[in-house]
Amino acid sequence: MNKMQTLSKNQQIIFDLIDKSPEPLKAYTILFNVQKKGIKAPLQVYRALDKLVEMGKIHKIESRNAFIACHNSSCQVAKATAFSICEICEKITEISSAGLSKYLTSFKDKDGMKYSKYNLEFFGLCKKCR
Amino acid sequence: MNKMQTLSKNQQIIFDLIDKSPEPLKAYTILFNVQKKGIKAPLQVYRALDKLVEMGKIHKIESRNAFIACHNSSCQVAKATAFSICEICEKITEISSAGLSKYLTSFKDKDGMKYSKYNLEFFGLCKKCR
DNA sequence: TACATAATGTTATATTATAACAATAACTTT
DNA sequence: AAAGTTATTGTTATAATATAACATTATGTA
Repeated sequence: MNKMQTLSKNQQIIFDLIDKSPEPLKAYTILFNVQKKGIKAPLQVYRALDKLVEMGKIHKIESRNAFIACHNSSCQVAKATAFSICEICEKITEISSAGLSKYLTSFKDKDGMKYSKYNLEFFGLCKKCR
Repeated sequence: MNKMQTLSKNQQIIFDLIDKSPEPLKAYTILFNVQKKGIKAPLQVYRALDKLVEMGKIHKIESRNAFIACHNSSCQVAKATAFSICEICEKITEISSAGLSKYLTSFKDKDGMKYSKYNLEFFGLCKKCR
C-alpha cells in the first residue's frame, strides 16, 4: 500500500543532477545536462520535477523558477519550506529552523484559516556580498 | 528629490484594472483587458507591472505568476508580503498580521543573516472550500 | 533652453511550461 | 503466467510567461 520509495530512471537521473549541484537548477539547464543520458524533451524533465517535488526530494524556488534538493531532515518538511536568497550572488540556502517552522505551521490568520503548507522566501545579502 | 508619486498613463491603466479585480490577474490577462486602451504589447504590461511592484502598489504572487493590488496599510509593507491561497478555489488574500510581520522581519537564520525582504505564501483550504 | 531621466512604442525572440496521444514498464490480483 | 491497473516514458506540437534591443516621446530639473 506504500507509495513507491524508489525513483524511476528519469527521476533518478534528474534528482542526482540537482542533488550534486551547488546551486538551484532551472528546468532547461537540467534538460541540457541530461540530454546525454537520453532525456530529450522538456516534458520528460518537468514530469520528473513534478514527482520529485511531490515526494519532497526537491523544492522549487518560486521566485527563481529553479529547483534545489531538499537537505532538511530527510525531506519531511516538504510542505513547510523556507529559503534565504542573496540578491547579489543568488546563493540560495534552505533554512532549517525549528522555531520558524513551529511558528508558521501553527499560524492562523484572522479568519481562523489554518494552513497545510507554506513557502517562505527571504531576500537579503549573504555574508560575502555584504 | 522625491520619487514620482503619480502613476504614468500605462501604470495607471494597469493599476486600475488590478485594483478593481477581485482576484489576482496574470500578465496576459491584463494585456487582453487593456488592449482597448491602446496597450498592445506584453512589454508595455511587464514594464508597468515592474514599476508598480517596485512602488509597492501591487504584489506578485510568485507561485501563480499573478498580480494583486496591495491593500495593506497603504502599501508600506511591499518588502514584507504574506498571502493565503486556497488550493481549491484559488482565492488569494493578503495577510496583515502585525505579529507575523514582526516575527519575520526580525528573523535571523543561524548564519546571522538578516533579511531586507520576504515573501510568504500559505496554502490551504478557505472557509467555503473546507 | 538644455540636459537628464523616465516612460512609451514596436518588433522580435527567449524562457518556462503544458496538451494530447501512443507506447512501454511495473505492480497487483488472480 | 494472464489480465487488469497504474505509473512512467517517448514524442510532437504548442501555450504561457517574460525579456532584449532599439527608436522615440514625455517629463522633470538645472
